Amino acid sequence: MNRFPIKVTYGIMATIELARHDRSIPLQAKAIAMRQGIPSRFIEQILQALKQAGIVRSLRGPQGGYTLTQDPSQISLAELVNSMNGAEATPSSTNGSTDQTENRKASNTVLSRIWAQVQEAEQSVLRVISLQSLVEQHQKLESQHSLMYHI
Amino acid sequence: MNRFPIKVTYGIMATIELARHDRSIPLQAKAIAMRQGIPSRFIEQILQALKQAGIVRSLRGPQGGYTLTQDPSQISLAELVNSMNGAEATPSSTNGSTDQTENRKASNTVLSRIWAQVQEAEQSVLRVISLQSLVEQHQKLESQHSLMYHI
DNA sequence: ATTATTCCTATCGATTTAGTATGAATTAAT
DNA sequence: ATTAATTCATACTAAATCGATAGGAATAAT
Repeated sequence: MNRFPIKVTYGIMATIELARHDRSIPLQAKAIAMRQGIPSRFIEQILQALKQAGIVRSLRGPQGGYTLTQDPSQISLAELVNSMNGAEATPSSTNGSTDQTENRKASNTVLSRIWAQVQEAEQSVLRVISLQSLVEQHQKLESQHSLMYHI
Repeated sequence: MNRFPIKVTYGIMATIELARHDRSIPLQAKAIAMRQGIPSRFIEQILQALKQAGIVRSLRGPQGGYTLTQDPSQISLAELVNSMNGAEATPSSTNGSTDQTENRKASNTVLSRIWAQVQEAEQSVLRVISLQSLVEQHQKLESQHSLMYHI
């Protein structure tokens, strides 16, 4: 089961569509939404995030749409995932009351270190997976599945 | 920053307290809550999850409380984290409507595989960290901090 | 019997997630 | 120039999840 946040999921789906599409011709948000079964107004928002991260560029007006800025082999999953999580506002630390006991402070430090290790492990998995490889897997699955109906 | 769910965070804190405590004498939920600054009714729930997972045993009534079932060196962080996430009800697949396009099915499969890799990376980090090592780090941090006030 | 504790289950408020809605800005095509 | 197709910006909303709190039943030491 895929438990990435839906924004991440949709964002990756969108880039897969863009990678499969002629890179010299913009692909519209609506077309992406249709092909992957995503609400089209929602995918627009996600494409904005991808644009902010420099992963796609956009063209307005009729015949407008989105294109990848780089070759799919140069785009790592880490970039994709981070660009869609990254919109997290800094907690702003409105609560400056850091009046924790020494005991609890120590626990927090220990937990933060472990969290960092977990994060790094995740990133190192995502860094070595390219959008290109996702597209290849995707193609393979589609052709396998279409074969099933010909037996 | 530690971004484990608070249940996981508190659960680990609780087991650190239990590991630091004489293992032949039960430690009360209230005492754990006090020492780590956790709402005591909340830590009770979390201790239930740890009990279900077989990580702690409990004793009711006066002088009751919780003890670890194993030596801290035998308890991995993976066990702890999983026991507190594991309460996830199966989505029961009430929605049998799996009327997705082939395209989308392929995307879902690709994404699920990656998710599995990410999960495995996380688990492999957590499996090699023992509760014992957490306690040691915790002790070290406390003594370092207390030294700071003597300079 | 009394009291201290765990255990069970329900409820609740706040936050986050997932999605809609409205409309302005931009631009290609006519 | 006008129109139509598109992105862009912002606000709103419904539902789920998170982080607790609440009430009381069960158990056991004294």
